[in-house]
Amino acid sequence: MTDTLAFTPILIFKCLADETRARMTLLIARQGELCVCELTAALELSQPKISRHLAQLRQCELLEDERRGQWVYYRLHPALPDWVRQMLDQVLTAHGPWLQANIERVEGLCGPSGTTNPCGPQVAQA
Amino acid sequence: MTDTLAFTPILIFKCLADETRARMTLLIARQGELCVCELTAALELSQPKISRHLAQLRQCELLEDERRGQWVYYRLHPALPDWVRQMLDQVLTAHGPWLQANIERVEGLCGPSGTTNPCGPQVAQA
DNA sequence: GCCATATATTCGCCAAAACAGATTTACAGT
DNA sequence: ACTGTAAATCTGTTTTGGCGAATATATGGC
Repeated sequence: MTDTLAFTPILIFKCLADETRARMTLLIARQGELCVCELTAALELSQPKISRHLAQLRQCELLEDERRGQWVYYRLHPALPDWVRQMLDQVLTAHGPWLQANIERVEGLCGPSGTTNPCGPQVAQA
Repeated sequence: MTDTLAFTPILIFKCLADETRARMTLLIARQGELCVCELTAALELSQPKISRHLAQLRQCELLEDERRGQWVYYRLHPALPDWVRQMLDQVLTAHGPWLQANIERVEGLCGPSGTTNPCGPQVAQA
């Protein structure tokens, strides 16, 4: 898949049209940044699955990644159009309950990111 | 497909993740309402294709339809959440050029809707 | 170098979704 | 009833997209 794909709203919608990707993106929009292991824990999904979807969100320039030590953190891409950010915010307030469980799980991890180990040892599921 | 599908943001994104549906929805958001033949003319797509996608947008309750004589008009569903309306507006202003050609074609038809015949005789394409 | 942990990628498979074309239903005029 | 136009639906095919499992790459501590 080339990088030269014109940036259309459709690309954004395609990214968000999948439950895993939507939850990840919203969680990241809410928390500022999250590393892969936090996402796997919050969504209770397998690491490869999370990674595959993150790659897609990266390619569409919805997310940006940054490696810090052994962890890779993802945040909203700085060049993300305003309408996307605003929409994510509105979805967060309008559909809070839908994300609730994931939020609780991510906030239940051992301390705010920046601490030694954001998650415990990797606990993944199907 | 049952009507009882919970209303999640994903459903909305899925609807808008297809070029035909995205263009139709935005065009309708901009123009207030459009009938099927206007949409076929504006998008230069086959009538069955347009109809199939409209059916989907109807089922998700993104659009509402109303028959008036031989024409069926589509508009945004009255119960559509606010964040969706606002997002559509913002996409319209942010990505105007992307829709430009369709807008011109729809406005070039013989008079505002309500006139005798909104389009000329059906001119469809693949 | 070796090992453990974190993350990314590849592969083959299956299911969902879009398509073109043909057909059907609905309405209006005569 | 018959014709023409508008719109919806059905059928079979093709494409896209997600998935699990295995594998590969990167980093840190020893």
